[in-house]
Amino acid sequence: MRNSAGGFAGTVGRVVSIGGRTIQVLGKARRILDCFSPEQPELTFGQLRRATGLPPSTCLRLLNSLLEFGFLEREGDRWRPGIRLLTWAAAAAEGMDIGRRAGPVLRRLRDATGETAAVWVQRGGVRVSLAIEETHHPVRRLLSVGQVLPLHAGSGGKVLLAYDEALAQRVLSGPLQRYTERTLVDREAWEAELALIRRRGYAVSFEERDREAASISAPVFDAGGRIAGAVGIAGPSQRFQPDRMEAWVRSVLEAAAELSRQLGYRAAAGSEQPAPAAGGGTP
Amino acid sequence: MRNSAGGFAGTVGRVVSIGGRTIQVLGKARRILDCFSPEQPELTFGQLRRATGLPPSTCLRLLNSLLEFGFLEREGDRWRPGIRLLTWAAAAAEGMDIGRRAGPVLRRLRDATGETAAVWVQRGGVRVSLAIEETHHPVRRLLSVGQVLPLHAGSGGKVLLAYDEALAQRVLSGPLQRYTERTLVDREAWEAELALIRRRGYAVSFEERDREAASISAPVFDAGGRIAGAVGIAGPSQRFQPDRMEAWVRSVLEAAAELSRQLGYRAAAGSEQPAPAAGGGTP
DNA sequence: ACTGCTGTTCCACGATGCGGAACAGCGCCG
DNA sequence: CGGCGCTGTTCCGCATCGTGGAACAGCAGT
Repeated sequence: MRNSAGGFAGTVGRVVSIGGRTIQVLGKARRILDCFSPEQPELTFGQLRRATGLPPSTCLRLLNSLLEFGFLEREGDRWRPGIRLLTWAAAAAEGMDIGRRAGPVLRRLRDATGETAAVWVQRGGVRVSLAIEETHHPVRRLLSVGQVLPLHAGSGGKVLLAYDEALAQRVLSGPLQRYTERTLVDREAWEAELALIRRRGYAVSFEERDREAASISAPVFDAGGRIAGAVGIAGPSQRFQPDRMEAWVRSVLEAAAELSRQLGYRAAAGSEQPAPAAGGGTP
Repeated sequence: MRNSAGGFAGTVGRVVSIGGRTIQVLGKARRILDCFSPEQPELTFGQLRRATGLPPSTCLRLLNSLLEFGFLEREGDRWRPGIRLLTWAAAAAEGMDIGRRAGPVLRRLRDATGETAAVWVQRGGVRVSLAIEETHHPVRRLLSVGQVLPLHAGSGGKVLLAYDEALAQRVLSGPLQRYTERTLVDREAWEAELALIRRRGYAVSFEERDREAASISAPVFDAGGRIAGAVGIAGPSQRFQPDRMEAWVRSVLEAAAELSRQLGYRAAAGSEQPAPAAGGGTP
């Protein structure tokens, strides 16, 4: 449990393969890889052994094998993910329609607003940033590609919930970690918030997850009318002032519409904002 | 063989674990993941089976297991690397000193020159881009993080060879693929080129790998005086004109010196350019 | 209907990875 | 100095786990 959102919790442990068994050693390999995070990118054997709960010999054999095959690297007594993962990750991002298309759209959004622009997708009950274009403002780095964040805090997460009823049900019925005073944790508040997001076609977050950050996000839909991800901007909350919001919201909505269009989504005729049935139905 | 440089060829197949055996299924898993590339980010079962040479049942079991654990994703009959790899890759980049420090230095280099700035490291006989800051020029994307390129073409590769004698020996004694008319393939030309690079402290490439691209790179040294990577700029060759080169070379050398300093390297006293003994000896 | 291709399931076999136990190297503390 | 607790590492016999051949299903093109 090192990622700030608790990892890809939704898929951990459940083995649901249809026909044959799953290869268990791959699960152990993943448990090892999941110990690493941008905050803890290097770990010792002991830390890994304790974090995974594997017997020493098994853990070491696994580590050596992962090392051999480039999943891990080793420097003295510190282990870290191997550089090969960068190459595979590049293919992963490229393999998703929304990831492949994100670059130019995000750059335009970043240049129009001046803020960091990002695309988020949902996986296993959390959201992951698929692409980022950073602001030119000289501030600390807020976001990075591959970052795992919760769905229940921040505009990107809220958008992903607002347009996926089953997901919202699942996520919001569990306990919701409170990150700041503004984090939404109350069930009724959520109902209202998600309805508002669906009505407006975008979400705003003001210090829900990070006490100093704000963001605006809008949904991206695929050819089937289902939500494929969220696109938005984020930055220091003091820059998200009322006088700018209207223009920024428009820019975010344009970026979302453009991405949706590229994914083959046909917006409902006569409507400016994409607003298909919540829950993923076809409009 | 899908990556333009033929993958991490140097480490494929050799099993050199000291004590126990290595877990072979992880090698098969890697063979599968290695089939994907930014150019071919989605593959069918049949393509994977042929590319890996695995028996159908073994291949499918592996694919299902990799799917189960998030290494892969599946959409209909297309398989692709899983988004989880992005998260691991972020930790991988963060885990390397040079990767962790690269961001601000690259941004400065990019802003000083206007061209795309990148950090390269060597792994298994090829080079991999660890970090990129893209130019603001509206041109096609030349480089991306995690990209695998050959060592024997392009300024970044040449720098990595020039300051690692053993590596140069190994790489240059094999066959060298010719990418353009300017690709260096002659043994004697290489001797001269590497000597020149060491004398100057930087390397220049003009359409050696890509008929329309040029680049300038300089070595980054770690605390032990060994080469840790290369930092440089790349762009359309028509922008790399003589009148700009002097200033750009200076910017690249400054970026390299700054990164080396951050890694704990102490430049030889009285020398402007870092120039330790070639081959990785302590200065 | 036949052929060739996809992707999938089944199953008995035995190689392969398992993990307990014992070991080695080090720093700490009494 | 000797003992203790902690690292990381090696060993080895057992049975578990992954293996891959074979057979199947679904489909497209002759």
